[in-house]
Amino acid sequence: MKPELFKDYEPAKIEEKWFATWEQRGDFHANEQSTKPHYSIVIPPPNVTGVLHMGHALNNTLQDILCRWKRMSGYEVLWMPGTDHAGIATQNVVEKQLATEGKDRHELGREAFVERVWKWREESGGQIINQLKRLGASCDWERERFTMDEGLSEAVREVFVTLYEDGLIYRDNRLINWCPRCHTALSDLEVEHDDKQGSLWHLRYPVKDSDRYLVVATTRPETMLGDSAVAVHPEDERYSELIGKTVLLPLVNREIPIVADEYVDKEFGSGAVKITPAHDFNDFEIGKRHDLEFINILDESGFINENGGSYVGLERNAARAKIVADFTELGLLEKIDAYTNAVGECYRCKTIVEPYMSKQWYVAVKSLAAEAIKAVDTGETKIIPQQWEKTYYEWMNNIQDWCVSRQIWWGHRIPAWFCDDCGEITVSRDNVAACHKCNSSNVRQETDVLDPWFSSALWPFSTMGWPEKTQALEKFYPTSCLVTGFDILFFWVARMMMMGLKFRGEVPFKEVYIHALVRDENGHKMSKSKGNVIDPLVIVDQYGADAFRYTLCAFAAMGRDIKLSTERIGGYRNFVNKLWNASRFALMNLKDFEPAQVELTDLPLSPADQWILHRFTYAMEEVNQSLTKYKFNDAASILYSFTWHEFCDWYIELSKDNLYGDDAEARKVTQTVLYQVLEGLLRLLHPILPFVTEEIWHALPGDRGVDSIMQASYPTNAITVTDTAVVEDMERVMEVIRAIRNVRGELEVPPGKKIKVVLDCKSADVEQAMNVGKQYIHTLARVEELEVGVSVEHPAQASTQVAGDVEVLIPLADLINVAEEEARLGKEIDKVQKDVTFFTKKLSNEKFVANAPPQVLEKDRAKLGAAEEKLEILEQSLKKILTMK
RNA sequence: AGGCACGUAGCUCAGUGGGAGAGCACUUCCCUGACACGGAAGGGGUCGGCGGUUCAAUCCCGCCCGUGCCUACCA
Repeated sequence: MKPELFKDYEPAKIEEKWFATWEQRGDFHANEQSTKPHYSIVIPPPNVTGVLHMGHALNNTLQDILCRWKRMSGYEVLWMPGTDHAGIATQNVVEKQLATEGKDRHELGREAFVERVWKWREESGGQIINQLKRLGASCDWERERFTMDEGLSEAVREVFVTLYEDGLIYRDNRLINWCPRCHTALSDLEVEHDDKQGSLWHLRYPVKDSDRYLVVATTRPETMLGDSAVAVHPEDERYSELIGKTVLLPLVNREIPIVADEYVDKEFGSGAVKITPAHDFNDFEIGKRHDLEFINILDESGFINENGGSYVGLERNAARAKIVADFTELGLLEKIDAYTNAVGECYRCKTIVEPYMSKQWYVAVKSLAAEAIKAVDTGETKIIPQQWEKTYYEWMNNIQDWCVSRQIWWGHRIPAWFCDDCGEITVSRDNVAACHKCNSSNVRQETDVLDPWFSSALWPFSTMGWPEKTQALEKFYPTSCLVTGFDILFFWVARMMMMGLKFRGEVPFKEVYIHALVRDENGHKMSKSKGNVIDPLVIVDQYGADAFRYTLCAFAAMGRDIKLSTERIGGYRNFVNKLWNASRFALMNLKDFEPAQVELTDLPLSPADQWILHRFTYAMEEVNQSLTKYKFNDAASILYSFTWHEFCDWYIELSKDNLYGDDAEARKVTQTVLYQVLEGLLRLLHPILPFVTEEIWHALPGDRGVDSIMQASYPTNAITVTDTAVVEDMERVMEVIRAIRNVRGELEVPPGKKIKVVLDCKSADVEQAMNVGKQYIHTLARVEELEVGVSVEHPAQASTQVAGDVEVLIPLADLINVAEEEARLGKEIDKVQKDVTFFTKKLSNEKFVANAPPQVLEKDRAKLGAAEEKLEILEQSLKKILTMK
């Protein structure tokens, strides 16, 4: 029973139905025992706390297009879905929940809290998965993974222990980025720098045993409590005699040395710098060089600790205000300048981070990075577009050791046990009950968890069952492609490369396609806090998933920014509707048609049939090529213009005479071509428009042997061979039709009015072509009387247009306005005159004639000839017209 | 500060070493039996500025102006 297509395309009616069918039937399931070549993609796992935004929509639409295309192209496709546990973000969500109950996580205790997080995840986590399904994402949903799953956690532990055993994981006490709100260390990448309007305070530090002051400039006056030196440049003669002396640190009355260090810029401020080794990355280095004291003045929440003397207990901003006030009172504040500098913020909560001394776990990444660099160098992994390789190298070459420990509760707990007796650390795959050194049972596990990116780095193989040796790994690793935005090139792509190479000995993916980011009108990322988001699900409701997908596909090529306009989405909604209605037209005319296994070559194909088949072949080749090169926008635009401007605007119109006519055989042939082209077109469009193509495909007559269009093959061969000469003649006929329409339009001949047309052909061949296409001209140009010949007699008074080798004459008797014809000709002559001038000039340039390749010359000469001829005809015509006035 | 992009029709953006493209918007005409979410015909751009390479530059190179992003230890 074939479904009928209702009159207007209404996406909501079919999208839900088809997705449910596909999923229930297991159409997306990847079979690891398949003998087909594999194509695999792992999804960039969205945060389990996340809701679908434009970035996800774009990212996953592109992946889905690739997967559906490859699936139809004969590959066994695995698109591996899942979510990321997103340590801080998830912990924050549950902490907020607790807060509404008037509790905090410390009351619950770690175990209960983690349990609570799991409960949250069961109940409301991962809603983004269902949102992805609304877009039509053809992931193998049966395989959905979560980074905290048992298997993935085992992978994390295996990797951590191996890296530790290989000496690539170590602990160290150094300055890290600390979020005083999240109470955890952050990696360098997790700190966002944002220019902030601030002040530069100039403070006077009295030099001991002198009446001199040393003026130091700082953006963070509160850190002076932890100063342990003042530094000047060794060659700064202003201060040379002070080097080695001391200053008396105001407010705390600590005597600190004046040291010389090349780091100091003589030109900046006063040329003297306060040194706070425990609270500034540069000062930390200077402190080490000069063996200074490291005085930590803050606690984990950013309050002044007991080292801050009378300022103890003050929050860092309050401490700043008080210290500035106190300096002012003492007459030690020289001045305050307005100053802009980049302040580091926590990427999760936007709190200003503190450089903070603490003991953390690090991965030594240099050797891992070297392999990852090599893999891109040798082309084992290709980054597309290639310009991103530079960025990748840049970062990889300057990579710093990766701080992987986080002081939160939600995440993979580090498998290290401290011995309270001998102080030894035991790192182990299995839980530890006794110290491996002294065998004491007095051991306790590290409380820190790992950076979620640590588990994400394993995603391409951990999701396939590693460290077990699974068939999935065997079949689908390395993955074929990774599709992602450039914003996580460092966070994720680079780290997956390192881990994949280290633990699988093979790159995790053969190609990385980096797409644009969806930004707001100011070029910033869309974010809820800015209120500039467009909700993809609202778009899907309004325009349908297919139209939305088409829009994203067409936008995919745009450099780095995508500005979504709903107008444009509306345009593609219209496109889907156009396809829908063209299909309705076809179905109306295929009611008595049963597709049989006919070879089109056996049928008497009309010129229009050959033409559309030829154009189909072209579009098909272009689309396949575009997708191979990740040129999604090209694929979208080729299919758009083929569907609308060739299939609908021309072929359907050209087919009507046969479909409505009395010639049963001609009708049958046209039906066959109409059916085959539409059916092939639906397959070509399916990766971008999965829903509507499936619906129409099922409404088509006949049985195509598979349950879904997604199991049909993607067109890679011409439907049939076409005769180039016939196609070219058809295009000539179309040009003549356009010429007649042009005159009709410009002279405002009413569309309903039938006219007489004379075609004066340059040669018998052209005449033959016109005679073959006569009927098309009659119908599409609304011509009643058509005279065709070589050197035929011209009507006494006629409007003249030139279409290639055909002079198109329309007797003015039938028309109205001589003045309008004069104007039209004038306009046309101007255009052609420009061409003539252009090519005459070009071809009279001796250097051009001497140097240009012969083909170019030949082409230009032909163009000049044609233009001159056309000009001549039009001018003669104009002369005649003028005599009539 | 360095790096990477971008600046093309009113708007959003494709594109190429050989006479400038799309969608939307705009103008004129049409509710012709798939579609007014439609049809037909039009108008509109010294391809940011200035130089250079070339027979030929919107495209390659240099400089400048403007915009954006990323990285960076100027307190």
